Formats: sequence, structure tokens, C-alpha cells
Amino acid sequence: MLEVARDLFAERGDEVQMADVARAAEVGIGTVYRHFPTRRALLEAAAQHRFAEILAFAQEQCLAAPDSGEGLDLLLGHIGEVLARDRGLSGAIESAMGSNEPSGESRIALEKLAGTLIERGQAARAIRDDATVNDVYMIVCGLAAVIRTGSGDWRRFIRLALDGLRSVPRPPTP
Amino acid sequence: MLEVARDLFAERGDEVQMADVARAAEVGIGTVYRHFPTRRALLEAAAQHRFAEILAFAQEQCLAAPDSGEGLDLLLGHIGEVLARDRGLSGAIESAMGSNEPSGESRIALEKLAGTLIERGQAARAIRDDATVNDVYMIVCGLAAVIRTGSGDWRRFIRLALDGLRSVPRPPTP
Amino acid sequence: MLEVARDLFAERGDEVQMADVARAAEVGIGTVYRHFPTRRALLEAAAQHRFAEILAFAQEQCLAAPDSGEGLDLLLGHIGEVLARDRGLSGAIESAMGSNEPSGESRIALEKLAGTLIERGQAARAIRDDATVNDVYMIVCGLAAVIRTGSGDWRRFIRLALDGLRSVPRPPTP
Amino acid sequence: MLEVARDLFAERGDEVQMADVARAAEVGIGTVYRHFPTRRALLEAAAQHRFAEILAFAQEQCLAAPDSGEGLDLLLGHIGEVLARDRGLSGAIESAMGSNEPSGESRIALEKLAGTLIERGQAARAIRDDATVNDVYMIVCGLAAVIRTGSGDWRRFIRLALDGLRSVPRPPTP
DNA sequence: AATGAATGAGGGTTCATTCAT
DNA sequence: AATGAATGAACCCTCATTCAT
Repeated sequence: MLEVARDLFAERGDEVQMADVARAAEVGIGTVYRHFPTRRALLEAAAQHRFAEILAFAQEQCLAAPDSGEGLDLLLGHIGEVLARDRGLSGAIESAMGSNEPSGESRIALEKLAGTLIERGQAARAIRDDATVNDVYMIVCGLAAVIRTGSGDWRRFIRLALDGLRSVPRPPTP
Repeated sequence: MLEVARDLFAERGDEVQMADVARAAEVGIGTVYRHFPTRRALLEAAAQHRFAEILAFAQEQCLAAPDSGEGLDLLLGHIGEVLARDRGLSGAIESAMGSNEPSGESRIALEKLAGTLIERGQAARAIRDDATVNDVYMIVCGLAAVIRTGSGDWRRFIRLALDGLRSVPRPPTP
Repeated sequence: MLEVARDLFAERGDEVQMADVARAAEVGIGTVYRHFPTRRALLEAAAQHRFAEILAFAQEQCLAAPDSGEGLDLLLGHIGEVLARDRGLSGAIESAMGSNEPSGESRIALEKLAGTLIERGQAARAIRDDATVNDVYMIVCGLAAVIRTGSGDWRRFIRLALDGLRSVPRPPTP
Repeated sequence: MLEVARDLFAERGDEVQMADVARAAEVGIGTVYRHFPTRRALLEAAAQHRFAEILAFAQEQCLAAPDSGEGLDLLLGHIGEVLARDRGLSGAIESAMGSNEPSGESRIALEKLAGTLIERGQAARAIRDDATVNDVYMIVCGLAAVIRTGSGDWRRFIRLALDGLRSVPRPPTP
């Protein structure tokens, strides 16, 4: 049912109603509410689900990347693909929760992973020394927006962001 | 009245109702509808208004920047400040329109301006050769998301993005 | 509209829905909510309305009763008639508010009136010395229940209650 | 299970749900429905149960009262105590059944008992000659309301009512 | 007999929009 | 032009009841 809901939101975004989910899942609306006591809870679960999926991939693939500078490329690329596939979902989540950030265990695992990738990149001189996990968060947040609104080629956005993350920091223009 | 509406949306975001606007503007709700036939139209106007403000500043300040590489810094910095000031507005606009992009004349003028700044930067070797106006759009889109959701320090985001835009392009990781 | 609602509740009790009220009043349901932001608020208003009516009668008629012992008879008799006329209303009010007691100004005025009637009765040796306004409240509460559930002849109930109130108090059976 | 349900209703009144009963009884909800095909049926059974308890006490204690005038005092006092203990139950019953009156055998037994007590009282000149079982019903109905809504000191209510029942009837004020 | 997941008919409430005055 | 009362389509959520296991 969560899958059905996720697909529905992915397709039609925030305008999906609980009754739509019930219909698509071929259950009564009460059943939807039995599993998710609130529309918000359903969206939260869908968000978790998506994060878990991303995380699974990331832990499997990104950490295995041979060249230690490529991990973040892979991670962001995968995130982009998932977000692009479930386009409408991001919007629905954001308008229900106010943001797209993960929470709970996913968040912790994701932060740990990103931290590792950053460190590796830094060791390989492929990531600037002052880069932090928070930078990655912001980039993902921006990426989500670029994809959601279709404001341009998101792969290009990733490339720019990574180039920014790679470049040697310079003192801010005064 | 537009100003009042803009302030209201800036403060409370998408939850602002037409009746709230009327009350704040001290007019009847019918009058609001006389000026803006639809909630969406009002939001559109508020968006335009904001863009016009940004544009005015940009044309005045950014083009006047002595060092030809600094124009974009100034532009993005100003956009960030305006978006941060009117935090709620972006969300309201996006959930009504699907994106935050300008349209109409503002868009044309803004594109022209951005194009000029990019060209100057390129001439000064401060902006990579393959940079386009669309890159700037995406960065602004990302910036808006970072600010709206409060996912991190948006000034840092700008710095990263600009560093990405400054860096010498390299072939995408295959 | 309040009148319409009151009649409807009087007739069908707690099962009346907001949509029924709207239909009966020949307005949209939104209009009902414009006047009474909540079902409970509507019921509260109906209760007030009824109390005001009772109060108006009481102040006009009961205080004018020539024989100073008759005031309470008249008051309770009138209350009984009103409650019997609006049978269903009491139940609806009680299940929404938990009790049928008046509140606000009505309560104060009603208490003052009852106090006066009791004092007069006592002066005329027609009401026992230890009688209080609270006794009257309880009797009215009981009367309302008798009428609401149709458990017997409410006029008889009043007579019994008044006889209890008239009788010379004796020490409680130990 | 009936006991569990009764306690639950006593505590939380009409807001108790069938699922709550099941949980409290540590059985499945289906089992509750096996025993009581309807919420109303469950409430009916709880009401019966309560009446049976009252009846048992009454037959044991009240009929044994030495002074023949005291029986009703004892009966009403006990009813009051039970109703006060199971406060919420009365409300739940009333909103499901429309009244709190007993039915079936309990009713018959109770009426017989009350009749006996009245007759004894009359023989002892402690109860007015025109008193009937119905008077007692109404008083109990009123008592239940006084207790349920907490509108005052219910022991006082009983005393007043009994004084009313004791007093010599006079012609109604014309 | 016991279970508890599934059901779905409501019911209360909101709010963008209309239109008579 | 201005007003604001009226509108009613939506929408979220509840809970008594059913029924396959």
C-alpha cells in the first residue's frame, strides 16, 4: 500500500487525496487510515521509504567506488534519479512537512555515509578541505528543487555543485 | 494592497487566506478580487513585484560593479537577502504556481542582465566558459529552496555555487 | 436561522446535522458556519436563546405574582412548558455541552430571580427556610431529565418538588 | 467482559468505543460483537447489570428496614451511590437508549419493590396517600440527571424529593 | 469460538469564489 | 467601484460493524 501511495504521489503530487490512495490500493479508505493515521503520516512514511531506498543503494554502490573521489558523484546522481522518477512526491512531502530532509535513523545513516565520502574525497584531494555534510544537504535540497520545478538540467546542476565542492576555497569576495 | 499581501505571505506563507489579505489591507474581500481575480493571480503579482524589486537593484548595483567578476556575487547575494526576508512567500508561490521562476518582462530583463554578468565574468576569466543563464536559474532555484526550508547557511550555498561556476570545467565523470 | 436551528433540534434532537440546519434555513452550509463557527457554538446559542426566553417570561410574570408563594410554581411551570415544547433540544445540548445549565449573564439573572422568589416564599412561610437557589437548579435539572426522557408526568414532578421545598425541614434520617 | 465494559463506560462515558472495550477486556473486537451484537446491546446489558445490582441490594436491605418509613430513603440513597460511582455510564446509556429506565424483569421486580415500600410508608403515614411508583421513577430519573451533570448535592436532592413525597398533598395552586 | 484487518457511510469544517446591494 | 454575506464543493478523519481466516 505504501508503494501504491508513493507511486500515486510521485505522479500527481500534493493533489492526491486519501480516497485516491484507497482506490488505487483497492482497499477501503478506513484501511488506509488504519495503517497511516494521518495524511501527513502517510507522506512521512513515503519519504522514509524513499530515503531508505536511496540509502540502500548508496551504501552498496558509493562506498564501493574505486576512485575515492567519485563517491559523491554517484550518490548525488542516484538521488537525482530517484527524485526525478518520483517527481510529484517531493512537492507533496514538502508541503506537508515543510522540508524534504530525512529524519530518524535514515538521517543518521545518511550523514555518516556522506561524511565518509567527503573524507575520502578530501584524502584524495578531490574535495575541498572545508566541505561538510551540511554542504551536501544544501546541495541535495537545491537539487530537489531543481528537479521538482523542472527549472533546468539537473545533471548539470550536480556537476556545478560538485565542481564547487571540488574547487579550492578562496576567501569570500569582500 | 499588493504590498500588504506580499508582507502577509512573506510572514505566514501559503496558509494566508484571501480574507486575511482583505483584512490586512483594510478593504472588503470583494475589492481584493476586483484587483486580483484569483488567489493565484495575487500570488503571481506578488512574485512579479518581488522580481521587479530584485531587478531594479540588480540593474543599478550589479552592472556597476567595478571588478567584472563580482557581478554575480552581488546579484545572488541580493536575491538571497530578499528571499530570506520574504521567506513564506516563496513557498506560497511555489505551491500555487509550481515554481518560482519569473515570467514576462521581468524574465527577459533578468535573463539579459544575467547574460551580461556572465559574459563579463567570462571575459575576466572569473566564470567558466560553458556557463549559461540557465545555470544561474538553477542556482537561484536551489538557493530559494535552501532558504525556504532553512536547510543550511544560504550564503555558504552561494559561495559553493559560485565556486562551481568559476571552476574550469572538466569532462563529466564517465 | 437560530430559530430554525432551534426548532430542528427541538424536533429531532442530537441527530440533526449542520447540513440539515442549512437546508432547513434555506442557506448554504457555509452560511451556518459563518454565524456559528462550530456545531457546539450553534447549540450553545440555541441554549442561550431558550434561557433568554424563559428569563423574559419569568421576570415579567413570576415577579408579578400576587401571592408571594406562587412565584416558583409559575417559574417551574413555564420552564417545563418550554422544555416540553423543545424536547429534543435539551438532549442535543446536553450531549454537546455535558449539561443544560445556563452560563454568562442569563445565569446571573436567573439566579437573582430565583433568589428573590425563594425569599418571598420564605417570608410568606411557603418555602422552607433552608431552601437555596441550588435546590432550584437541581429541581430544574431533574425536571429537564423527566421531560427529555418522558419518564412521567412532569407537572406532577414539579408538584412533588415544590411540596418538598415547602415542607418543614426535618433532620435527615440517620 | 460486561464488568470491564461497565467500568470503562463508568469512567469515560459515551466516548468509549467498541475497540476500547475489546482492548480493556483483552479480547478481540470480534469477540465483543459475538457477545453483544451491537454497541447498543452492550450498553443495554450494562444497564441491566447495574439494575440487577441495585435490585439485589434493595431486596436485601430495604425490605428489611425496621421502621417502615425508611425503605425509600435507603433505596434512593443506594441508587444515588451506584449512579455516582458509575457516573459516565448513565450518560452513555441515555444517549444510546434515550432514557435510563430499566426494562424486562428488572423493571417488574423493581416496580414491585417500590410498590411495597410505598405501601408500607403509607401504612405508617410516612408517605403521602397519592404517591405512586411512577413518582419514584421520576425522582430516580431526576436524580440520575443531577448526578450525571453534577448540578448539585444529590443527597440534598433526595431529601427534598422525599420530603415532597412525605408531605400531605394539597390541592394544586389554582 | 476467537480474531482483528477491512470497510465505508457519514460528519464536521474550510476557504476560494460569487453576486446582490 | 466597493462590500461582505452567502455559497458549496472538497477534504480529512471516525468508528460501528462485518467477515475471511
